[in-house]
Amino acid sequence: MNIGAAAKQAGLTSKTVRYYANIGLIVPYQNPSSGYRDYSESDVAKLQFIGMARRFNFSIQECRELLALYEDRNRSSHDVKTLTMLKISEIEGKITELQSLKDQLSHLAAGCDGNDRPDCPILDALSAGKG
Amino acid sequence: MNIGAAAKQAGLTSKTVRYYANIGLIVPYQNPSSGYRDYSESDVAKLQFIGMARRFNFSIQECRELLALYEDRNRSSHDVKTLTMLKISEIEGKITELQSLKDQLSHLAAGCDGNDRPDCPILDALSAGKG
DNA sequence: TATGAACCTTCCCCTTAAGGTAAAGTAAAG
DNA sequence: CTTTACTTTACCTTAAGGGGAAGGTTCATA
Repeated sequence: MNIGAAAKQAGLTSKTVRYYANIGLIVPYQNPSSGYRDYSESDVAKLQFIGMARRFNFSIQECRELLALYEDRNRSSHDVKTLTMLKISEIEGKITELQSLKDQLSHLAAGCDGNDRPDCPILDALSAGKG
Repeated sequence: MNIGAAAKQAGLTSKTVRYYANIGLIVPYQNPSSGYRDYSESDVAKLQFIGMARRFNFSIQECRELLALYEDRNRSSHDVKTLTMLKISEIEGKITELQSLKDQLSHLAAGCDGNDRPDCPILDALSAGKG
């Protein structure tokens, strides 16, 4: 099927799917006479797989690894779980960092009256390093 | 002072500080004969301000706004607080999203034995859309 | 057969916020 | 005068595509 239909089935844009072909992630058969890419059912399944993994915050490089495992009949579930646990702790790290940021900003905002006067603890805090 | 010293005082790299000059964020006096940038104490204070704001996840564009407020003697603290509250809710949104991602991945990982066999609920879930 | 819509192709620039590197100029010390 | 450290501009790279131009293909219809 053409790229548009394949993209639609996978919930991606044609642009994205073409990008995946260009970087060698999912390279379909390309009709030599028309130049049109021709996606098989298997290709579309992989596109859906990648789309889901991307939604789970896996990077393209990680998607490459997952795809290799997905295609490997001799894979062990251990490899997949390792990658997933790594991703989980990475996400945890980001959450912690954002939580800390939020707490600090909330603290600053709480001390700010938010009125018409120029006194502002937020700006004061941001410029705390000032001589 | 030269860019290296200014960057060091602000806890930034020369590259970053030069970048800020190029995009018109903090443009120091530039000696016409040597071409060297010359940062004043005030410039360094602003660099520190920006550095802190960046660490608080404010974008360059937002830093521009904050800097304008910082330099405005007639500002109201209301404007700053509004920007900060916006940033807080933005961060909250990201936290919620990441939390959901983490929960889903954790759920998948919990169902995976992580052994030497190829059965893998994680991959099964990722390819759930497959015909 | 012609034509028009809808689709496809490659190619190139744009995004964020810098990092890396090269070639060349400047300043300060010995 | 030379060495060393610092600076300058300029160009390429990043992640993951988005936007759009210029042109080719396919299919339906008049």
